[in-house]
Amino acid sequence: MLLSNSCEYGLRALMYLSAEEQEGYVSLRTISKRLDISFAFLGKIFQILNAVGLSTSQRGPSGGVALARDPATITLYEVVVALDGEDLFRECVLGLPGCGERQPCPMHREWAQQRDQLELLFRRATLAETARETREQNYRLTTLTNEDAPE
Amino acid sequence: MLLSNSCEYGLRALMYLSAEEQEGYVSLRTISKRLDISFAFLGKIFQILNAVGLSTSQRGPSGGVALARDPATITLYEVVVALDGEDLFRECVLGLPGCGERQPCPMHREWAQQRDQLELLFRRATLAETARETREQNYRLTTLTNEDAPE
DNA sequence: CGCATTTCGGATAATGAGGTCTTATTTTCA
DNA sequence: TGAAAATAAGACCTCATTATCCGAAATGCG
Repeated sequence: MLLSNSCEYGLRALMYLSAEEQEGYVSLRTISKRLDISFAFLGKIFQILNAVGLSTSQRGPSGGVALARDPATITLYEVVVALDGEDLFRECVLGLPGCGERQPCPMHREWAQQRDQLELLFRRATLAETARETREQNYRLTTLTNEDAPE
Repeated sequence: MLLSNSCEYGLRALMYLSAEEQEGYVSLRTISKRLDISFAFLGKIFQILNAVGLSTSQRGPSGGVALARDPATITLYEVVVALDGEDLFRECVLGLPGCGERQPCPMHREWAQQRDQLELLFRRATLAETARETREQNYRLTTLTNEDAPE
């Protein structure tokens, strides 16, 4: 698996927040229901996202979570690193510590190139751009296969 | 992590076997020592590799494991699929089941392209080619950082 | 104030990957 | 035939991730 469950959940949740373009806070309960992610686990994930300053939260009625910064400035790379660390974009594909130009493993050159492209993919993508495309193209963030008609 | 520990170990072990170009069988003990991989765990991994027909084994003195086929016909892709399955090359980066052209997630198009490149990287590389480069360029398969002088 | 709503945070459980240990089985060779 | 060498295979342990549960703390509102 490329990304951990936590990271997949976190990305989807922030994309959802961004695509909603709703003023104020969105409750974890709402996100949990809409994206079919465990409520309690989502709480844990947002504790991390809050801690690194990607989101903020508000307790009490009409509380919830919200993006802490302009979504145009938040890259998916930031989110991945916050939740999974940067190993994916740094480590040897064979797990050899210290693998690099000086002491390369057999896959180093090709993997390093692939790794950089992967990093670029996540660095280029912002929450704002992702949200725009999601709204325009009706991309889905949920696990449901039927069209989710607004009630 | 892109590949599981098992998969990293399996790839390194098969690359080692191929690069050794030794007639007959190589004992797990030898591979374990040379690559600094747990002996018992390596045994488990070769049970899988034997089962799928990538390697064969022989018990008793002068026994061990060996490649079951011409290394020029064994791709790294085969090894990865045997040990980690093909999810990495098939699944949605956000973990959404059924994500595809029909019901894409926001990252689908870019990820699908990246995923295909990744698959190609592993499909193009054969054990024979990897072994040749490893011998010629003195690539390393071990975790040690000092040059391993032949005794 | 008092109550409902909501996140916070610690404790706890479940799961699977990673790793170890032990015994059985096969093979070679003296 | 017996001992040694080697893989096979099942049982078991460990740990991080994933997930759940519950009480505490904060917030808004009548």
